[in-house]
Amino acid sequence: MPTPSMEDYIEQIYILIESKGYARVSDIAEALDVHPSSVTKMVQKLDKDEYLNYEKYRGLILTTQGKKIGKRLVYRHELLEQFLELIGVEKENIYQDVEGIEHHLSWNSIDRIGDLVQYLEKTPQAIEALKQLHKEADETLK
Amino acid sequence: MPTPSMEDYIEQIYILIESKGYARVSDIAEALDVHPSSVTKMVQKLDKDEYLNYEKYRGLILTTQGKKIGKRLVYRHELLEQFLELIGVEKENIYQDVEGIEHHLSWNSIDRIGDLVQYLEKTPQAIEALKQLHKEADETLK
DNA sequence: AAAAAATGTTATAATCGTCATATACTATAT
DNA sequence: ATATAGTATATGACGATTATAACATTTTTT
Repeated sequence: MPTPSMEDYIEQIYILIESKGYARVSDIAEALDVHPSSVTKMVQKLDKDEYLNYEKYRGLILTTQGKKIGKRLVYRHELLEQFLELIGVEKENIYQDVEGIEHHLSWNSIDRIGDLVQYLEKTPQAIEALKQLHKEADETLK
Repeated sequence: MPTPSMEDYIEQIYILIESKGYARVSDIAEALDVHPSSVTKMVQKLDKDEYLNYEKYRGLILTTQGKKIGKRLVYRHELLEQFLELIGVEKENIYQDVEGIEHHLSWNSIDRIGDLVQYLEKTPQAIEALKQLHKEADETLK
């Protein structure tokens, strides 16, 4: 099992490869806002654990395992963003919150949140009701 | 701002004091499943940061700050448990998931989840719809 | 009140992920 | 082909948390 930090790297590497075809150390460092030296170290670990194959100075590719996991991690991330957005969390909190919680939810919870998102998307009245509750709570504060 | 680990301690100490009137090092250690020496160290830090007053070998009490924060942390924990339960997450995953995510959600997200829980409690059809979606997903797997 | 048991503390070390610095390698431009 | 700029690595350190083991204090038992 990858640690939370390893998951961050795998997820980001997957996204980079999807979008631009490769993932260099410096791309990863920039995307995750860490130092290149940290990337090198982590990438070596991910190679050892067979999430990717890494040739130093040359590049890296995800293994079958790595790709499979990366894909799920990206799905999970997007689902959670969608969820928080639907229930009315402010944009500026969403990214950080998802970043924090994504590594700590069982797939069971993710699946149930998936259903919930599906429900909320199909049920505009629900969203309306939530907005109403939010407004009421705000007024009470005055 | 307390770190996640500090929050765990404050929350647990608050619960212990609520339920049995005091919180000894060994109680805290048992509740959090860490060694007593770790508790001592953390409690010293929490004393330094004024979440509690600690006299070695004798005991500790929460400061006004500590109590206030403890209360919010317990509320947050219970809300998240309630949320996961309502959407149908299995009992055996709930505790650990909440333990993992509670420290990583903004109060904005917590408030919106609070509204959502209120909505779900008032709207049994929503729960029914979720159960239905869950069942369908299960059947698709067959 | 002394001995034994229980509880709490300290010192030291390990782990994880990070950064900083110095060094090594690669690619580009001339 | 060489110099240079850009990129990657190795090494060592640190901050946060935990554990181990030795030690100190308090409580209980006799």
